[in-house]
Amino acid sequence: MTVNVRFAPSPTGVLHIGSVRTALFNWLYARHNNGKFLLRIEDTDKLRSTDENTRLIFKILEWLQIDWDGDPVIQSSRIERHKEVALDLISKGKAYYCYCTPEELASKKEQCLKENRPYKYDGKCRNGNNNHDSNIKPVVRLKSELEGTTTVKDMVQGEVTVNNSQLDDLVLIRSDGTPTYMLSVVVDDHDMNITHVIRGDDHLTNTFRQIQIYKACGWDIPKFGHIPLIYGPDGAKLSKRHGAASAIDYMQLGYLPEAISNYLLRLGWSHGNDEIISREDAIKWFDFDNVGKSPSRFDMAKLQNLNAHYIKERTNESLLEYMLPFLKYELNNEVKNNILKGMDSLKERAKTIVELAESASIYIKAPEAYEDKCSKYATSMHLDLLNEIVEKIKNNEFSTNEEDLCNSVKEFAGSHNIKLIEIAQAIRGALCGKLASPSVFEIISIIGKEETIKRLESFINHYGQ
RNA sequence: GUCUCCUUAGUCUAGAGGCCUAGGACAUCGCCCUCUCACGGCGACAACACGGGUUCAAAUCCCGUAGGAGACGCCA
Repeated sequence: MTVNVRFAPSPTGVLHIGSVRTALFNWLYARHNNGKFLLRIEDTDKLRSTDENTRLIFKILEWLQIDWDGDPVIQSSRIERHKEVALDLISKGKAYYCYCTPEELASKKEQCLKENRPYKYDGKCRNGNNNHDSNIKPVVRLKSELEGTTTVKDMVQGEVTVNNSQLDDLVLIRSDGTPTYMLSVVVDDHDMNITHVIRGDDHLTNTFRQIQIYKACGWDIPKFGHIPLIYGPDGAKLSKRHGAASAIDYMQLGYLPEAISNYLLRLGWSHGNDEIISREDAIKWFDFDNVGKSPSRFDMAKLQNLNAHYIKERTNESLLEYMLPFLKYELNNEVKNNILKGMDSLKERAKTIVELAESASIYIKAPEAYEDKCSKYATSMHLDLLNEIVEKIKNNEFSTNEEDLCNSVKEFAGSHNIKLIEIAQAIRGALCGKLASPSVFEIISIIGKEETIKRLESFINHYGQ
């Protein structure tokens, strides 16, 4: 079976996370079937399209390792071809010039609504009555079927049938001479030899209109797969209000591409009870039999869980590299090395790269402030104990080897009849400025004797007055 | 309003008439581990929208009802 699919975003806004899933499903379907995944930028709305948005589309697809075959097709470059098809339809009597004004049409539509019957364009122009004001620039309309039904055998939705009486004479060419989306998509999909149109199910009802264009042109109709939309946690359209809606947001929030694509894959598609799915398996398993029909809601918590999983799977080196742009500081090699040493412990605590970068700050600099809670472990008793510990570290009674130090401090606590937690938390507050971190003994073993003494003394001074 | 689609726990889902006392995952809660926070391990809570049929048997098939979504542009 030949499979050519396309992803056809329009650069009129930032790429929505739902569109990313559409891209992913297209890509997986192509790769699964050894087909081609083509990219088309639908920039015919010149007013709202921006180069920046186009650039971001490329960037996000590359980030997610969704690679496309051949050069992207820029839809605006194909306008002449679209017009040519419309003109051809006119010459064949399948389309016509319409001189009705938008106002006339609007009132007609209103009337239809009032009378509770489907709106169908049935203006006089359709029948060749061209008694019109010569000042009016016409649009080109498709002469759609008046009777019968149109059926789509959708790969996701199954067989869907609509009465042709529901379909209006859609505009193919606007009065300013530019082709509409409906025309452009059909012509481009045909010219690009697209065999499977996979897109959001907000296009399902458009499909019936587009099929009429295919038929009028006498072209083969591709197969369609309309995947359900993604909504926010409240069931409304996913937007900024829910935290993030655009793909670029998730990039900046510190989500890994493999987590995003695993999450998106499982939203609306499943393979038994599998949750963690590699790219390789995704390609092997992906099919439309397992795509659900019902819309799904975006669940940030599950994404985070997946992200935490993939953070743990990454090597320490790749995580360090990945987190560098999230850091506010330039790091020297010593610091980088320390972060690398502590990474095993840091990475099992982080849900996002942003969190990881934040937690790594303990290896970058001494705390600039102490959380309020730290004062609980800064009583005179705690400070006395810390003083003793500082002394013991200074004169090498306590080594800064993780295991040795742990044993020494445990012994020290025992001899003072104090629970280890009292000392550990005091040290933690001094080293990190907060009461949650990896093992304090690990941190000391990494930052070393001098830095440890410096941080402990600062803490003692801060609370000592 | 018209047309089309959807409906299993808070969320994502498994389920193709008997394998269902409805499975898994996230979230939540509890216990264990433990220098804190996490990780990890164990466990708990929690769902077939409703009403009728068909059938020996229905989450699964049919019909209604309710709820939700999408489309109805000279936007894409």
